[in-house]
Amino acid sequence: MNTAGKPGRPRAGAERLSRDAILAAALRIVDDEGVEAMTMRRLAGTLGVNPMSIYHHLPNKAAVFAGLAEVVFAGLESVRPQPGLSWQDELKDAARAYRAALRAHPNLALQVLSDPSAVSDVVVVTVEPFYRALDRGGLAPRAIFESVNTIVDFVHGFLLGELSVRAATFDLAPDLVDRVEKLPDGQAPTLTRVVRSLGREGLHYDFDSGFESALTVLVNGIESTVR
Amino acid sequence: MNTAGKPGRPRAGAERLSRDAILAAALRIVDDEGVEAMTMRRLAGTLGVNPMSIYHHLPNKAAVFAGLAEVVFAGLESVRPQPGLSWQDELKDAARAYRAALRAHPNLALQVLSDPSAVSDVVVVTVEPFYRALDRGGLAPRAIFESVNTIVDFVHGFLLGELSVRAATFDLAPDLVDRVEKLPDGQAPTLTRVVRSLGREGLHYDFDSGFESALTVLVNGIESTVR
DNA sequence: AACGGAATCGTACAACGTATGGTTTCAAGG
DNA sequence: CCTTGAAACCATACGTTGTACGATTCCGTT
Repeated sequence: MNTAGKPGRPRAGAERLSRDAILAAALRIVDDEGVEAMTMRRLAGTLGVNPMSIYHHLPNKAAVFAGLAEVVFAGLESVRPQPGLSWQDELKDAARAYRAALRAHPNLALQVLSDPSAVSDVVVVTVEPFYRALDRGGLAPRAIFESVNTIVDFVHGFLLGELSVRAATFDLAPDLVDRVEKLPDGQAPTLTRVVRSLGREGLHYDFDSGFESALTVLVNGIESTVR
Repeated sequence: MNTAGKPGRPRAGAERLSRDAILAAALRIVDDEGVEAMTMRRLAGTLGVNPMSIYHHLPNKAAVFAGLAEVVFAGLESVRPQPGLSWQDELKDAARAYRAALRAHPNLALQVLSDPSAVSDVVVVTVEPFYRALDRGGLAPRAIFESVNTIVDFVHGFLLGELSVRAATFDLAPDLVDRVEKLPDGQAPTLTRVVRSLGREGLHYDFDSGFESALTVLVNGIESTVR
């Protein structure tokens, strides 16, 4: 029927909607205000468009996030291994680049990590640098496969903690101290003793150095399985 | 005003609502049908109660999930370290118990991992076994702290992959092979070569053995930082 | 010039979390 | 026993969400 005004197709010629334009706007919303702010109505609003118009370019909201997932990993494609590095350092660099790529869009990364079903086929190439480094290290195929799983899983878990804490804007160290002090006596004796011996300053935690020391542990562990 | 029937308080004496009963019902819904099925209306429905009645026992939906988070970790409290184990094996056991506790409620675990803000103060005690094992290993407090972070982060990442894959019901190995074969030539040469050399059978992946081999890598890595 | 498909919009629906405020029951005090 | 106030429960309602449906208009092709 269409009793009211003129619905039709107002955005004449010049500026039509496109999948890329939609994803760009969606990414901006997610980066600026978080995933829960990214509603179809809000997205359409920033595009100056009716909510339903989006569905002509993307089938549903999940597809929007799936499209964004590609963007997160896109930054990894251009990374090339530094020449002259040991395979161990090349492996560490791969992990650093992987972490950096996901940290570029923290809100989105958290979403992607929590719901990997959105990850498209293209994304598997992001593990190539890991395979390359370990292949240079002379590991057997099976060992390469498992080592990559181990280190990638670690990075995922690390990012989960890192990004959640950032999102919640609370600091790890004082938080941990306070929580431990609140515990009933004898609940966690070793934890209590270790945390106390470190003190509030000694516990000061830096995600960057935490990541580095974990990398060292992992690479040493992988090395030890070769020998 | 209350124009319609008799609202009041029908559930006479015998069976009143309680926080525990609500959480038990919520856990069943999450376990059976996933987190997105756990709506306040659905929860009230299974309890034979008006949705708003729940709010008398729990302030909001987030509090329901926070309450459930405690349940996930509750299974860990009773775990006692086996006597006669090396500190390395004790550490592995701690990781195994941690993984097992979260796997007991996969849907809920995925939710908790993705949104750790729901985790209450009580949960910090769950890392005590890790601290205990590493303390026995003679590590310095700072090294204990960082090693625990490393191993716990790994387990989180591992669970993320394990539980998401299970939720999506697709098998890792054939999926990976197919994805790799679909890649444009030269996109990921090492990955392609390694995956091909393993073949579809050699790639058969078992989460249990994958977890074990990762644990070996991690423990070896931690050991190597001590020496 | 006419036509057909693609893009857009207006409206509408079911489901969600929960604020508000009414009604009933129970436990305790007189 | 009766009264009373708090606690538990319910009905209604509001705003917001994703998106199905159908009508409308534009544009490239014939």
